[in-house]
Amino acid sequence: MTRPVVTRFAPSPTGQLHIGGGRTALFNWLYARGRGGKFLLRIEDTDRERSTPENTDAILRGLRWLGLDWDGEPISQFERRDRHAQVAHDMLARGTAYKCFSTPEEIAAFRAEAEARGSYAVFQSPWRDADPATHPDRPFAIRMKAPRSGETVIDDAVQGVVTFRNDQLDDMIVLRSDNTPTYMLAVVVDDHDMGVTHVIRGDDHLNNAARQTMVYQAMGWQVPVWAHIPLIHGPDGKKLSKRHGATGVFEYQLMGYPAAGVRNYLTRLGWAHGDAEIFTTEQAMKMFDLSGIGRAPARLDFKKLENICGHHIAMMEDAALLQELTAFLAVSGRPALTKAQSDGLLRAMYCLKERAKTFPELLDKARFVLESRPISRDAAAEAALDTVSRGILKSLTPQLHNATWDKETLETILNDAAAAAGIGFGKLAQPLRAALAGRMASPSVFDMMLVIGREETIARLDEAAA
RNA sequence: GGCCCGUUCGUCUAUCGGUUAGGACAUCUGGUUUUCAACCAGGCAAGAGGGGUUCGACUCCCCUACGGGCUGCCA
Repeated sequence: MTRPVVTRFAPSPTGQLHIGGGRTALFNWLYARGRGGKFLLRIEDTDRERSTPENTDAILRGLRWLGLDWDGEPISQFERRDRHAQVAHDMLARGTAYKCFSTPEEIAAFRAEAEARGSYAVFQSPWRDADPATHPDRPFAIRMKAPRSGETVIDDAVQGVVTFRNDQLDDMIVLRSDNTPTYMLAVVVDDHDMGVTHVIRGDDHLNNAARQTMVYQAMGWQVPVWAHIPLIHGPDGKKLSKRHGATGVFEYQLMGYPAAGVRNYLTRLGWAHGDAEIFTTEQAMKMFDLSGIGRAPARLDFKKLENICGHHIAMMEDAALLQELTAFLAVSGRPALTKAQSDGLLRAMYCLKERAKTFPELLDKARFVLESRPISRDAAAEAALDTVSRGILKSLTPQLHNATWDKETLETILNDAAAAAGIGFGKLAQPLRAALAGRMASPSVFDMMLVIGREETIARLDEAAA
């Protein structure tokens, strides 16, 4: 009963990594990693029409960006089709499946007729108990011989005990007439072969779990622990769609959210552990459990995402921040930093990371250290540099030439200068900020002066005063 | 149509029969301040509706409403 935990994430490569899929992967990853278990990846690429290698790559990139690593190589479901077919034939041999010679046309006709009558009975193949001697010589599908009475019970770690009446479930096809496996069969076989102990997936699969349980039972395999988590909805409470904007993990990366923040936010979306809100991944792994997962769909809230990301940027090590920022620059198609710029950024990081929630915001506040003279100024900065202000700046530089370059001394000098000019410090800080940063939102003027140094400070003041 | 799941402040959620229903984000007010961000203090704000069970229900059961999922030789 205490098997080592094995979880998996099994995306279809029919598009990029969806934010909901990212969260499903995250939950699986947290659960496994928090228990010293394994987290596996399986690409459900049996739909040859819609699956592409590009999509697979995009999904792997998305997972890597989220910081989710997997054990071993990703498994291709398509490549395991022979094994799936073999299991279907095993079921045939065991008598838990049968050959069905009904054609898709016949089945469609049955459904159409049933619908016309206003009834919605499940299709019951006439071949279920047919004498093999009567089998025609034509292609057949293999159907599972599902129990027709009794019930199938799912003991779900999130949804609780869910009971299905067996007479509601039809004999699903496990192997198509072209010998390709259906999803219902493939998942079970793969999960079993991969040793998956806990299936954590979207609750759109809850109904499927009943039929899949039947396959496990038909093969005499141990049924995994199910955990069906609710889907993520858009801010308006509707199912997430393109119309909501950011549906892909990649888009979050492009918007400049730090991965640790997105991970934290996603972990909290639909899962809670008391009042825990801001936590590291290590803490999340320790706290995460299936019982903390909610049963109602959660809505995306960008305000909260931003808030959490702000905390994480502030918590991150300067070097790690620079590294992730550099990666952000690359994927978002922005110019890379020069050596001088990243050095400057590193020196300024202490006063930048406390005031940014996203990388674009951090970059914006970092312009004073990223730019070199002449400093470009926006309209507000230009307005702050009126004649009087220029005069004050000009009178400041001689004192700066001889000052000890530390915060205390600079504070004294600037405060005295403001007093001498008969203005409050705020009035002095404005033109200073305009001169040093070229914009009115920046770190403290003292921090900026310390970071860029005496020479550069004086040069910028001269430039602004001219 | 049938089956299944869900419903606590605007949002994410805590509560696992007894609480002034707690926290976080957002929002509002005041404070601090050198802009931005932040920070401090405080305010507003919730158990979908109706029946039960119980001394007592957000919590257990039933019904209704609303939302979602499944009902494929898609995954």
